[in-house]
Amino acid sequence: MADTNICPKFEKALSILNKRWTGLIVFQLLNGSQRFCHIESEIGISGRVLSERLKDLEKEGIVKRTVYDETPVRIEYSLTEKGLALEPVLNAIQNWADNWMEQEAVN
Amino acid sequence: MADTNICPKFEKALSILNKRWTGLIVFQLLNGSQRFCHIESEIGISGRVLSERLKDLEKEGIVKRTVYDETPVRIEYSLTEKGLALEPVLNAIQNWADNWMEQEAVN
DNA sequence: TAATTAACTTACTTTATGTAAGTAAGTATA
DNA sequence: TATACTTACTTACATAAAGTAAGTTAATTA
Repeated sequence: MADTNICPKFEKALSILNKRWTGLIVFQLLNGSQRFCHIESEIGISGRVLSERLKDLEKEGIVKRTVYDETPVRIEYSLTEKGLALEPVLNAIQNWADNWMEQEAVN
Repeated sequence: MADTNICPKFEKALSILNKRWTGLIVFQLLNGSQRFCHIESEIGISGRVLSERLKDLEKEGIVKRTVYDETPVRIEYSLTEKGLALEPVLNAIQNWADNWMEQEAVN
């Protein structure tokens, strides 16, 4: 990316949020801690990309991966404080969608 | 994309906003009407993709393309009412970035 | 006349995503 | 015991999206 005049924090934030699936994953996790397969089927993402995204989001401190040492192990993903702080962003999008998106068939 | 339980308007909105560059383009146009080359150099996007995105955003009714019939012609891009309504979304992201993003080198 | 600018488009390369199958560990079912 | 199934992934390969660089058209300036 070339040099810009835009606030680097803002730009960094957008580079995370602009990635495909990130918004939906965070939105989904706002409902609470969830397992890999559950997120996968709820939002219709492929396992390959979900795995990748969750790692990215973990690295960014937005998502937390917790291993419950039962048998068999249970692994759950949840939002950190930083991740929860994205709720107003998602709400703003929801609000915009309600006011401006036409109800139409998706394809 | 597979079936989900998520509000279709919200999902549609995310499918637009989640696309690379969309956020930055809208953010840039919040400063007012601008020409192609200006947007291109300000946000560091390639002409190829900018052209594509502006067409998408126009189709979605978020951006308006105006041709001023001078010589040489001047073409300007601006936000529609629907596009301007995205300001709270960008503000929410800016706010989150200010509170949670660490200042660090962008590679 | 040559060089420059704006607004793109085209051709080609690289990166991201999708699809499908595979793996490892454990569970349930016949 | 053997077969099938579940979870949480990973791997290999195919397709789609984005980046890079050069080209186009029309007009302007040096």
